[in-house]
Amino acid sequence: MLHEEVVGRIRDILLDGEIPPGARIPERELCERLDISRTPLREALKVLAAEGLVQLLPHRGSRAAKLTDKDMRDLFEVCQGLEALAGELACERITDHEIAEIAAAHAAMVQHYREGDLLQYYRGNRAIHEGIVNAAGNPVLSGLYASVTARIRRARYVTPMTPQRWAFAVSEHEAILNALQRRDGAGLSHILRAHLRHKREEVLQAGFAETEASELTLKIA
Amino acid sequence: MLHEEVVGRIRDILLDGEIPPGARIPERELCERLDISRTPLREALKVLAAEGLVQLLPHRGSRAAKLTDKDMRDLFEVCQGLEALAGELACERITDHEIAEIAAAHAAMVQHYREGDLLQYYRGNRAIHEGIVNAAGNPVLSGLYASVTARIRRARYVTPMTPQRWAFAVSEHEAILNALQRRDGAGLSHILRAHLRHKREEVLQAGFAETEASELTLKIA
DNA sequence: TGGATCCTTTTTGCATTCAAAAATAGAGAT
DNA sequence: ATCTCTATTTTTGAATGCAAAAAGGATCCA
Repeated sequence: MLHEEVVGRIRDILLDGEIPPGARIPERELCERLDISRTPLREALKVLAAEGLVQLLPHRGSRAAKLTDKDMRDLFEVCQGLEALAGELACERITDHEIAEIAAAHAAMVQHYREGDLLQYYRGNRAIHEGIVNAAGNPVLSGLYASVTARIRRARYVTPMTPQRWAFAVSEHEAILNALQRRDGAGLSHILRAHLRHKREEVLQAGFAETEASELTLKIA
Repeated sequence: MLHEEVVGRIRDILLDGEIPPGARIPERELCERLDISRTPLREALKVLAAEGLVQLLPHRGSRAAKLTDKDMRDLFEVCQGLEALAGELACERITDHEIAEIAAAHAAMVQHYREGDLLQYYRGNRAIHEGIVNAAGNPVLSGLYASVTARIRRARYVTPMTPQRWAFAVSEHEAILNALQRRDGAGLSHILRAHLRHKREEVLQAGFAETEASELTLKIA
């Protein structure tokens, strides 16, 4: 197994919440599961720590990073900035073909919305945002965006979705697609910012605070 | 020596150009020099590869990453976006004390400009930009900014500086400080964007292309 | 019963080792 | 001499081994 694949596998395990935030990462178990020795596993953990998904405690091993409300706010703030930038650049550079692809993804997402399939909706949602970012034609930007969104992903999916919010989000996406089709960079940038600000408020309002079991115990006691 | 320190030391070696872009990274030598074994060294290299400073070639070791003109453009583009965002946020959050600190750094930088001390000027320049970014109060943003600027750093310092360009850059910095003092987020954001756009043009115009010795040889032959 | 101290076990971090892959050098053929 | 094929050396990537540190218990005392 290649180094990047190991990193990817562990990243998925963390993002799926299989190892909950704050929990210790069991080196031995992961080694057995991925059928690798500790050396490549630890290399991957250091990389993930640099990405902010893993917290390394000297002589105390590694834990799945725990996000505070502040962390979440910061991540959304940066994400807004990156998407806004991507929106502007995408409007300058996007091809008709790419627009068509995003329009198709949008249509599919709306269909999932109508069917009430939240999981598929989120998947489509993500494809659209990623599509826009990639249409900016800037791999550095795409990379940073991927790293930032990875860290917020769990929160996005966990936050409860009300019918009103959902309908509004879809209407925002209509506006996003529209601005993109008109290649209105400033407009797209503005809508994306608002869209993410709304999402952030949802997430924070839902009281997203990744608290660890042991800490909870401590606070109660 | 702590893991982060190893990463830092190697990063410095790369940024100082001690291992030139494209050159193989001599594991054995670095091990001896840092007095560590290959295990922690390789962990650090994987982290730096994730940061984009090192290129890993399967079964062929690691090389100092080489930046193409496109890479440089992309990095500047993202850097612009990050600084613009930071400028807006900083204006909302910066304290009088922080403004005073940046004003002091600015004064010092202008003094270095008058003295014609380019190195010290760059140092002050960097302190100002970092000060603004940090004043945004968003560690995620600061982290991404640090990572992006690290990769451009060498180019910035290598590019020749004409008296005209230098004078203009200083005047831009006057405007930057002014906007910050007025807490004019939109204005600051706009000036920072222009400032970086100019810098990028300088760098790219200077024909910054990190070409490897062996490649040169190949091209000549 | 509660708590402090010491000892055992486990885990961590790094050095070392080992097999496989790549680079290098050398011999032979043209 | 140059090219090619093979044998040797070097380097890489990963597993194992080892010392130090931390966690987990047991014992002793109040």
